[in-house]
Amino acid sequence: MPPVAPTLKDVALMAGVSEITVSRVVRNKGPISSDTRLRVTAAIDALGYVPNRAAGSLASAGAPLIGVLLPSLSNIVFPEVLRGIQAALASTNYQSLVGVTEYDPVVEQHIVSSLLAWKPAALIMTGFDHTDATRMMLAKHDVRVAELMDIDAEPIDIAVGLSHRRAGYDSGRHLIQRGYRRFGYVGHDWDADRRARRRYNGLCAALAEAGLSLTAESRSPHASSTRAGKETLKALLLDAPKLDVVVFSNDDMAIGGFFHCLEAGISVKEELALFGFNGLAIGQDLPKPLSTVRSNRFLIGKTAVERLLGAAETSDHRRVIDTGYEIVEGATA
Amino acid sequence: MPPVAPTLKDVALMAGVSEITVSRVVRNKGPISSDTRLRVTAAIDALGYVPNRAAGSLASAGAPLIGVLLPSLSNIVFPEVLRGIQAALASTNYQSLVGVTEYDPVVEQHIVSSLLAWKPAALIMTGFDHTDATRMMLAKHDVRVAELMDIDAEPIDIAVGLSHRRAGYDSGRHLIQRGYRRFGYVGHDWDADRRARRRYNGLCAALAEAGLSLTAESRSPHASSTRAGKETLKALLLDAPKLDVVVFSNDDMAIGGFFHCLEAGISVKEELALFGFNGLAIGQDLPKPLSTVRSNRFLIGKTAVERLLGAAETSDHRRVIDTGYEIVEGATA
DNA sequence: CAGAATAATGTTAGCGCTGTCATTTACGAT
DNA sequence: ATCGTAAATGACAGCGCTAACATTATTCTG
Repeated sequence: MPPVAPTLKDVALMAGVSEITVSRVVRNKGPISSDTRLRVTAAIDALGYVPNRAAGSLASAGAPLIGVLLPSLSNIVFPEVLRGIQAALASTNYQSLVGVTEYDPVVEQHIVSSLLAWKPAALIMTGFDHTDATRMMLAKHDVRVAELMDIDAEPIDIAVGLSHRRAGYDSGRHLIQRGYRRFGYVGHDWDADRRARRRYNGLCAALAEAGLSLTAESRSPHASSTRAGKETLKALLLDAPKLDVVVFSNDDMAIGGFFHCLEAGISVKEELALFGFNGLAIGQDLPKPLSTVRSNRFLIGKTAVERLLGAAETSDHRRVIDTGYEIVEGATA
Repeated sequence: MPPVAPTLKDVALMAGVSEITVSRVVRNKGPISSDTRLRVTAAIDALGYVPNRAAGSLASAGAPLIGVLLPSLSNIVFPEVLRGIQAALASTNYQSLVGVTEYDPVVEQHIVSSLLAWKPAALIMTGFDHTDATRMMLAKHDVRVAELMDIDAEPIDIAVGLSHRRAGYDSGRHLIQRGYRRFGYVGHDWDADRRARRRYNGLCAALAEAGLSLTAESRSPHASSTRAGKETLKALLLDAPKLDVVVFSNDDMAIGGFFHCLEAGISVKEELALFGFNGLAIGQDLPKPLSTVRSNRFLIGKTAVERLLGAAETSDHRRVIDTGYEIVEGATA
């Protein structure tokens, strides 16, 4: 059997109706008598007809696609956002075209350009850091745009996420309130991850407000990882004065820090408190649940899709959607 | 400015050539004088022309797309495979359409059907577990298919991965050789994750061969997670006779087991050895690096794409590509 | 410099579908 | 019966691009 896919015409012929009628049945659009609908669906099943979406998009100018640009897949955070996106997409007939930018705005620009070639209904991006060319393309092509994770700047279209500055600030307030005074900071490459820097700034602001400042800090030049957290904390403690608490740029780093303490025989919280960011599941399964801030990654992805696709339905037309965060008390700070 | 995207015609008009010539320049196909090429590219830049891929696919029957079906995004393993896929795709002009099956063959079937509507060049799926309807669709539409992770069955087209049965078997042999005799097993839901079961079977075969058998085993009904590993090991140790070593269904579970030992004051390896599967980065950063088997997830994804797209180039036409695995000695077994 | 090859460009005809605007049919209300 | 309205269906053009086949310049060969 030469695999030649049946088209609308074949179905129409078999059902004894016109092509447009089949098209209407398929798309569930316009009035169709239950009799014809039955005959058409029977023909569709018999032939194993699958509509050609390229043709459909061409004819109707716009594809049931959402372009998704993620900065990285190495960290579980972005797959979780993607999971939220997929979950929301599952009940629609939209599909996701996924690209990975590796935190590089120029790579992002190339991906945006090739995604736009499909005339997607919307693009989901991360952060506010785009090249001018990217912004221009986005303006020209009439496409919805969601910028995820962060809400600390003015979005192109909509932003869904949390204020990292405030999260950092609140982390600081929280720890100060709990009596910590001698703060250390362990971070990772923040040229790539701008949000980590925003949290850092918020933290410093909270400290300053209380007449405090970081006693010691160290930043790994690499991406965040357990390894980097472990080694950077080790380095920090080598030549640092005594600290009460170390704030990490995220949970991965903090978990690494926790492991270092285990190895070095440092009693976590009693001797040195640890604080992370993200609220990853694994952090809560450590022998002492990690004290951290829960960012709602799944919710961010899910909300973005709902906002992008359901715009008309809701009366809520905010351009900035705050998915919030919660401080997770844990047992490490 | 009403955002009306320029088409081939606009570019052709501006450059003073025919549409097909512009098309040839864009696709870098056929002979073009350097003079026209220059004029055309200038016009393209000036107009900000972006080719409409829906039209292209329609005209040429087939889109530069790869459909990717992943069972889950909750576990870092599949994002890592996706990372490999994206890495290989980056140097091509193919893009990935991603869907998540949640380990359900019926969901998979729906996704396959909607992916095929785009006439992708290839589909990347996980495992060999598909509905009859899925197999039929795949046979009808002439599309390359890669089944990833596992090579323990006959693929539809090509399979890329490792023998989980052998990996389980070798784990058993390895541990027996190191003197372990009283084996425990801690697993997760293997109705969904068939590969975990294959490893289990391999392990049992190795034990049987040595005249041994599992002394105790316990399986969580849930998906694998640190939490599940922790709790299931705890449960296992409650009513089990004394064990030398516990083999976990994967690293997530094993790391949970490690945490349980920390909490319960069980000295890992001296009192109870632990063994995982996957070789996740975080496992190697534990205070004692986890003894495990490294599956090469990134390589699997990357290889699959290379094989699917580069078929003609290489003389290597194996249908089953073994990306292998390595036992990671670690310090927990 | 004829004749053949090759390079460079163009013409034509769709790909499979949907938007738009008819047209036909069914069914009450008058 | 007669009209009006709504329900159901259809004809046709065209979305933007490319395969396949011309056609026209250019270069090479002996």
